[in-house]
Amino acid sequence: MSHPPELFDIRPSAGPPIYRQLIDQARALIAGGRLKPGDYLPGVRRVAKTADVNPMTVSKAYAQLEADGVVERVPGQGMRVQAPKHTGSATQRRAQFRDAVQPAFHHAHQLGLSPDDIRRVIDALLKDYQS
Amino acid sequence: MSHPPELFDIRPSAGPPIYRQLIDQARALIAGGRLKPGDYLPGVRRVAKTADVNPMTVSKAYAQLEADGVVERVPGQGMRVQAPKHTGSATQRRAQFRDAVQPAFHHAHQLGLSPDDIRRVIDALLKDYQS
DNA sequence: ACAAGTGTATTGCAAAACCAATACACGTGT
DNA sequence: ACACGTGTATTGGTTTTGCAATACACTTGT
Repeated sequence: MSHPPELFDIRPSAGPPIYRQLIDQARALIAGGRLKPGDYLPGVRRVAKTADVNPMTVSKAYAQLEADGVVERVPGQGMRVQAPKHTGSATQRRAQFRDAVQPAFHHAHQLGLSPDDIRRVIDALLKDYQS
Repeated sequence: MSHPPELFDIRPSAGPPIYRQLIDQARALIAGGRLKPGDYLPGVRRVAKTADVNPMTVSKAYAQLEADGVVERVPGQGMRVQAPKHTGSATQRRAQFRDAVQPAFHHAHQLGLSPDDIRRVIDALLKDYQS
């Protein structure tokens, strides 16, 4: 009987608050393909037990993920990973992405990075990008 | 006598805390070239007066900017904008930039953008990128 | 020396963030 | 009906954050 390795690795008061660690790790697991649409997040009590935190804390994190459209609440079942929404036109979605990267470019400017430097980093990231 | 238009536009308790608005706006002004290295930030009391906040709140923001190496304290004069430090190796600075863009890529994934979509946005941003 | 200009250490306090204990509502399966 | 599985509303308390009032140290110019 091999328990699946615990999905979450929570370190209470190691910098980010617990609920934020849960949210970030869940998003990372989904983005990384470790959790696919249709899969379920581990139940709140299970996470609470293994990570030694309060079920409510986990619930709050799950509720936030639901509000963000990352996950869907299925009564009596649990929290199911949503398929990406793809809402809005392609142009709108690109605009949304542009707004998300913009600050990083300011940062790059401060760092004195050249356009080529930027391209190099972007290309490296795109290599690991599973669409 | 034309007062220069107030640099900061502060909205107390409109989302981000005051000190964070100050920090972000100062960085944006510098990144945008509105403030150049050698220029001085407006004095703490001046900002406090026009933005109707406490001088200490401004000072805290300024102290943070100094700790980040964005600005330099000149005794008796004020806070002078630093020339970009370009500290660390090129590799380290690229790594720093990578960490800054990483979240945006997660976002892109959620949006269902293709690598080509991403490239398109990046290329557009690079066009306006003055190094 | 003095006045006027910098930024700031200290302290106190109010608000918000964070989390946990309890009790609960609801759905599923027997 | 009952037992067991979901997630959650409510409440209360502890900790952290955000901000301001005061008093202070220091530099410049007269």
